[in-house]
Amino acid sequence: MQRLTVSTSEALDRFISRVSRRSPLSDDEAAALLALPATIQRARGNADIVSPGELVEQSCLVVDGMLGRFVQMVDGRRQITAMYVAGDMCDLHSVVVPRADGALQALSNVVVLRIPHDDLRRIAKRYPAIVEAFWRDCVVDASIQSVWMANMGRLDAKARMAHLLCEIGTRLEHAGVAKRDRFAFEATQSHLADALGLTPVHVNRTLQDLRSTGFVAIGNRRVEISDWAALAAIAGFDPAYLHLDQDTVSAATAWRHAPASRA
Amino acid sequence: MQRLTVSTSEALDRFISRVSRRSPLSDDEAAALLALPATIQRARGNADIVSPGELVEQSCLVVDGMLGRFVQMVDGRRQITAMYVAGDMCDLHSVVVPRADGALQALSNVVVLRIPHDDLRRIAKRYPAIVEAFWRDCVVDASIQSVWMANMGRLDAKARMAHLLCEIGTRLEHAGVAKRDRFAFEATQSHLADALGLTPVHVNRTLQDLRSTGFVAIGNRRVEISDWAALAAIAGFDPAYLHLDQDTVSAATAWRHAPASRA
DNA sequence: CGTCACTTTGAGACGAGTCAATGACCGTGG
DNA sequence: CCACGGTCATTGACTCGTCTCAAAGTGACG
Repeated sequence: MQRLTVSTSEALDRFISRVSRRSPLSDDEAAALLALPATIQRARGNADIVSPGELVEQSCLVVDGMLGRFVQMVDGRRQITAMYVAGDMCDLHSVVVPRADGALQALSNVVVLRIPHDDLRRIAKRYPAIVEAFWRDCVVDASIQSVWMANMGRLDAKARMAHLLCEIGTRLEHAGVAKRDRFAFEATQSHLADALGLTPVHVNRTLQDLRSTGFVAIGNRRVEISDWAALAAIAGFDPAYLHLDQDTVSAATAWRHAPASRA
Repeated sequence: MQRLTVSTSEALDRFISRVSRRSPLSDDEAAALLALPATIQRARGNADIVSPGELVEQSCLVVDGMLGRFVQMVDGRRQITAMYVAGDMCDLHSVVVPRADGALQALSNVVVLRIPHDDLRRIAKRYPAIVEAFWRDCVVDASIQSVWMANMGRLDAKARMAHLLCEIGTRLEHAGVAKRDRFAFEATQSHLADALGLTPVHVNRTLQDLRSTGFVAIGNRRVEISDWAALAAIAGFDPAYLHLDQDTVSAATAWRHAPASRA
């Protein structure tokens, strides 16, 4: 599944095409992004890419695999507050707030591109459309966080799990690396537990529950969703909050919908 | 409690002084912010300032009172994903993502200043330090959201409540409108429930539990914290994530701590 | 002085956590 | 080639935090 040869420009290309769908860029601006210097880094699952409290000096573009941002309590319990897939620039926010609040950790074997803040700041300064794009990217990240928070507060385990699967699928498809209903998923059940605010044991039972509906097969490091509509209904999934394209969301549909199963 | 006469420049002043503590601004830049046109708006508790799905065209600076950002499910359940106090510019993110994901609602009687996006964009374009300050403000908001998410996922009701009280107190003191252990708090128990992912009934019981410790007196639209250290210990509160000042946080203390009560 | 919003109380139900053990898989080294 | 250790998935029995439903109490305001 993992590419063995990765060109820097190929990875940047994916980022640029994703970003430019919500923040239009001129040829000059795209070229400036493409010319960014970057160093490739590989890491195994559970390796720290950024350690908590660290003073970060480069941002991190995901080429392959999945990463998570962790907030950790001293008793060892932790919460994943964001997940990043190929094409995502995690840590873009560290350009303006370099002190990391939490860890950035690989959830699978990953390939990332590290891009110095200095270079990002340089092109941000030269091209106003690029700062705006970066700023917007951070705001959309926050929008995703809001939805995660609402789900944790107001949905049960099954709906939260279904929602996460729908979101990851949608984001992977948008990034052009998989179909939304059929993708590699290497994170463990413990990772899912940390992302959903559950225990690994309960994640396991929740997955069995979902499998038994027949809507989704998950296991063997893959997810296969056989009935997307049904899964989305359980989750109350409405992709508007991902802001995948430039404000295509009409006022009427910008609401999130509660799961149909809780009538 | 509520001021009857509010000058626009006085409110902007508070915003500028708060922002400039984490994003240093030149005199020119501060002057540009101070010269922003704004219209005063008053609203009663539970009034929508921004409706979900709306296309927002102005941002909103809190002069007095408290506001919340809501994500709502169609079955009526809702989650507060952010709370804003005096000096906060809520909706700054709407400058780059104008379609509102959720509602912005008054949690008490409020006075806000509405500032057109066009004007914010104009000065953001002219002064790079200002875009950076705005971007940073949004990133800090997201940092706060991360901590809320971690708390919802990994702390029990009592610790979550204690944490929220510590956070609001700290932010109010930083904004210069109250002391952190003694402040007006007009939000209802239902609002607290929506913010913490609980039911109003359980919020009530949790407050009784906290009151019985003697560390905090809450009621009558006021909060009085008699033992800050004890409350902070219950919450595992470490204000580093608020990024109140320009990176004063050392790597060693950037971790959040788990509540001492759960040893 | 009644209405309305908010707070408080009680009893019972249920979702999720805890603890503990077993099972499946996989890479590694003897 | 197989025994080993490690990580991850699964299961069972029991506990506990929080929800639900319902009702009553409090206080502000017209």
